[in-house]
Order: sequence, then C-alpha cells, then structure tokens
Amino acid sequence: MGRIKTNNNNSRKDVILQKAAILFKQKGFKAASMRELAEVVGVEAASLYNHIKSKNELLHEICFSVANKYNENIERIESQPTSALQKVEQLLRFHISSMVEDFDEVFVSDREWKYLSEPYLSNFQNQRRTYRKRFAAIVDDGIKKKEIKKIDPTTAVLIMLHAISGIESWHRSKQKISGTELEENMITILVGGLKK
Amino acid sequence: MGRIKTNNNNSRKDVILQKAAILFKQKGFKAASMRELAEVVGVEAASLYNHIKSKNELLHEICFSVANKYNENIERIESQPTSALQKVEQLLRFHISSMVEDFDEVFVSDREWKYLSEPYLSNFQNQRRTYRKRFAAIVDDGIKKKEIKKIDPTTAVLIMLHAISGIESWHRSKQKISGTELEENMITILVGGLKK
DNA sequence: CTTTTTGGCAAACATTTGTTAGTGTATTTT
DNA sequence: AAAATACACTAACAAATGTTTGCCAAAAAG
Repeated sequence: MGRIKTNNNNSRKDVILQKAAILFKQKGFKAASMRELAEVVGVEAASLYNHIKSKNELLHEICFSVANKYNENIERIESQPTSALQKVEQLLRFHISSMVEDFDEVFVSDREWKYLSEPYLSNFQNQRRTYRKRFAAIVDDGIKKKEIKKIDPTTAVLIMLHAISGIESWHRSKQKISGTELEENMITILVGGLKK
Repeated sequence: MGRIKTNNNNSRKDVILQKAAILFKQKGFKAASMRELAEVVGVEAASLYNHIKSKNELLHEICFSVANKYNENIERIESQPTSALQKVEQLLRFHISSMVEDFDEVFVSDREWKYLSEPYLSNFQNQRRTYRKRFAAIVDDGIKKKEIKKIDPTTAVLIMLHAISGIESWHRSKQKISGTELEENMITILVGGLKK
C-alpha cells in the first residue's frame, strides 16, 4: 500500500486521529480494533505505530482536544457583561453547533472517555466536574437575579448537557430538519424551560 | 466454589442477569469479560454456560426486558382520557423513576444496545423508532390543541429522552438531591419548556 | 548524487477473549 | 436408597487483540 495521504497542513497523525474519531464513534472504543483503523486509513496496522504511541493515545488526544475547546469557550463567556440567561443561551449554542459540526470527536469525548487510562482519566473527570460547576454557577446566578426559575442548578445543567448529546439521534435520522432549525428548537425548549 | 445463591423466586439465570447489568454498566459491554462476570457471581467462567447460551444473550435479555416495560407503559398512557401535556408528563415520570430505580438495566439498554447481534439489533432499533414516533405523536397532538408550543415534535422527544438518560450523572454524584426532588426539577424544566 | 530520515511492510509476540468438552459431585426426583 | 438431573470444576480451543522487531524502499536533506 501507499503512504497515508495528508491534506493541507494536516500531519499523518492528524489523518489517523480523524479516522479514529469516526471509527470510535461507530463501533465504540473497545470494539474498534487497530486493524480496522489501519484499513480505513489505507495502511497495515503496524504502520500506524510510526505515528502514534498507542490506541489509548488516540482516545486521549480526541477527548482533550474537545475539552480544551469547551474550556476556552466558557472562559470567554464568563467574562462577558451579559445576563445569566444570555450566557446560558450562548453556552447552549456553542454545545449544539459543536455537536452538529464536529460530531465525531465530540461524540467520542462524550461517550468513550471512561476508557481513558490514568492519569488522563482522573484529569478528564476533574475538568468535566469543574466545567459543570462553572455552568451551574451561571444558572445559580440567574436564579438569584430572578431571571431563572427556582430550580436545582445542577439538575438543570445535567438536563441541558445530556439533551444536547441527543443530537446523536438527529445525525442518524433520515428526514432531519436543518442544523439551524434544530438549534432554534432546542433553545426554545431548554431556555423556555428555565425562564421565569 | 459453591453454587450460585438464589434469593426468593429468582433463578440462577436471574442472578447472573442482574450482576451482568451492573458489570455492563460499569465497564461497557465489550470491555466486560465473562471471567469478570463469573468472579462477581462467585463461580468459574465456564459454569455460567450451564445457565446461559452466550454473552450476547445476556445483553439482549436486558435490552428487551426494558423495552417491554416502556412499551407496556406507553400503551397504557395512550388509552387514557387525559390532555396531551399530562400524557407527556406521565411518560416523563415513568422514564425518570425507571432510571432512578432500575438504573443498571435501563442504562445498559440505553447505552449498549448497539452491541446486540442480529436479528435482535434490527428488532430493537425498530421498537425504539416506533416508541419515539408514538411519543412524538402525543407531542404533536398537544401542539394542535395549543397546549404545547409550536416546536418540532421529534426534537422535543429527543431532548426529553436524552435529558433523562443524564440521570446517570445524578447517580454518580456525591451530594445528590433526593429522587423525588430530581423528578420534580426535571418535570418543571422539561414540561415548562413545552407549555405554551 | 549521496546520505539520512521517514514511513511502509510481513511476521511474530504475549494476552485476553468467548466458548466447549469432559468429569465428578451435589441435589432433586422417583 | 437408587436413579436422574443440575451444576460446578479443570483444561483446552481458536480467534482476536495491541504492540514490537527487523527489514526495505521512498522521500527529504545535504
């Protein structure tokens, strides 16, 4: 077989990561084998190891790439002088469009992170916990300012984040509405459910 | 080692199924091995096969047990003379309490069904699709009767079902609110998000 | 053009996997 | 008490797994 084809500025490792995200999404991390990945990449399994250290490395590069994006985003949003409800809406829109556009890696990060090996697993879990606390703090702020119903902020965050992960079903659906329609519908229901 | 201990009217197979649900939830179906399951059950791996046909059989018994409960429930609710919004609320309450009480098997059915083997896989997917259509029909009815906001019913169902699967996080959480509080909070947000 | 590096390949490895066969011992049935 | 059934064990299997080694050719660097 020939070499791994690289497009633009992508390294061969980037190509592998991209294909790995698709495969891990389809079959699950544990069920996806390196030989399958190699076939998708167009190479023998052993050749992958010229570019990566292990199967686990693929998973943690995917997971932390996604986590970093979310962290940067919430950082940016927190520092804005908008209302709490607007911040929640912005966070939701970011999640929804990430899920629509970078579906593969976001899905893998969301569903397969438990197969991370230490110390990445603990690190990831911490980041996740912290992220949710920051999100919940914004909701809590909104409740104090009476923009948002009196509810348990943790539960609200839990609902919103998991509702978004349901976009998976939208991807699989045949006759689907457009991405922007989906976004507006989700915002209507979720923000509508919070608003006082 | 001794025999598998059976409580009450449970067969030994029931005991295995119960332990399997817990294990599959913790490690995922593919990552959970029969030797691990055997250890939890308190027996050698080979002995399991006196009671079950295969690892896959365990998965499909779990998945269809859950699916049947949901189907029976929606059947019952559809035939009641209540408003569409009330039906949605009843469906949600059933999902939430199932997730709180029969967490292991519901979780496995929800997250690991893709590892079902044919013909069970196709069968399960069909049931799932049908269930969601029935649910969406109730939402649609509510929209027509102006009890519910004008939104895409499919998206609404997607949000609700996935929001509920987020109860997984609640189970893992340390300082959690009570099950009934959780239920009320979820109903407030989700039904509140639909109501016109 | 020559040298060095990069990146393919085949073959093999040690583990782990689900599962079967055969055997013996408890338990249940007659 | 005898016969039949249920069920646990050890040993082994074939297949699949992630990964390493050693070798060779193509590409990049000098």
